[in-house]
Amino acid sequence: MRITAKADYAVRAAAVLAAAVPGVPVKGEAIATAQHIPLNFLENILRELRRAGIVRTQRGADGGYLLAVGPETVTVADVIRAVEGPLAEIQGERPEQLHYDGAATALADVWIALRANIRSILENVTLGDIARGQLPESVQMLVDDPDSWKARIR
Amino acid sequence: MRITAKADYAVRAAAVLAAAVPGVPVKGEAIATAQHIPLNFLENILRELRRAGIVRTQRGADGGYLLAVGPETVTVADVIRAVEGPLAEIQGERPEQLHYDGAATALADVWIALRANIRSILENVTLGDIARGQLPESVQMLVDDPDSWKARIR
DNA sequence: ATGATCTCAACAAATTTAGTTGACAAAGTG
DNA sequence: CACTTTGTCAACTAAATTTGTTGAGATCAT
Ligand code: FES
Ligand code: FES
Repeated sequence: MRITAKADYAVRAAAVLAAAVPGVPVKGEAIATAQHIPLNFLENILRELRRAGIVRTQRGADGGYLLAVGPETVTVADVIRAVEGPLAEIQGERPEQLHYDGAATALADVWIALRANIRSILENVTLGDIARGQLPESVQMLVDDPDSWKARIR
Repeated sequence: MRITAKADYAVRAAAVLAAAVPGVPVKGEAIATAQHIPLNFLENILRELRRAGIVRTQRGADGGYLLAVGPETVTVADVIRAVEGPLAEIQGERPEQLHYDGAATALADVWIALRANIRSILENVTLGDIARGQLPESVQMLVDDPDSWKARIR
């Protein structure tokens, strides 16, 4: 259950673009220094975001990277899925297509619920939210009181 | 964001022990064949669970593995943390101790909320729940309606 | 044309994952 | 006691993934 450097870099770079003045390209090097990301690695990542339709690019002098769409329409989940695969995998497979037997049968449902809860965060936060520094209320509540779930219902 | 084979195996093995008749050791080979886990790898894992105090062992003929504590007192999170480190890491660090700048400042809170939501599943499901095949109501609701979060509150 | 910038394929070091091997220790059985 | 069964442990390894780097080229504005 770890977020890789690549995914973290991707979201940070996308947040920089979301915060930039619209229509003006941001240079790769500007993003790299602002977020302390190795430039070459960052360019690999930005190219993948471009292929996914999240970023668009402008070559030549005064070139750089821009968001291809509105900051409020791109979620963190979109960015992560563009550079890694699906959000939540078990042994490299999607939760649905693994099969559990005997005492572990119910484990499949645990992984499905886990993925649903991961998505409830990552698909609910947009690049605009991060750039503005204001997260959705349902997410901010979890930050303010991370132990709220401790009331166990059965 | 992936669950490794090791973590998956660990929970499955622990679920088998939770389902076994209390006080009677289960042989490593029995767990391995029941859950299709390579025996040697499984033994590595069970030894880590023993060091974590989740499992206890009995050597010799009629030996095997037993839960060291009640199935209802061990959560999936406990098992995963015993064989991997912390539940949620960003670039190998805990969400608190990473520093974000500029447009990405709010990203730290996103990771914190993400971890809180991961814990709300994994710390709420016990080995007993899995062995009995009955998950807590709050978890089961997510399985039945994985898209319930789609109502976005801001 | 020229210099700045993105594009892409290929390479590679470090780390993690997913095991395997083999010698050994303890517990029971005859 | 000898012997078999079973867990213990350290060391080793192969493959995949992560985290980059290198260098040659394509494209754009001026
Ligand atoms: S075939 Fe289902 S776990 Fe073995
Ligand atoms: S289907 Fe394969 S072990 Fe059950």
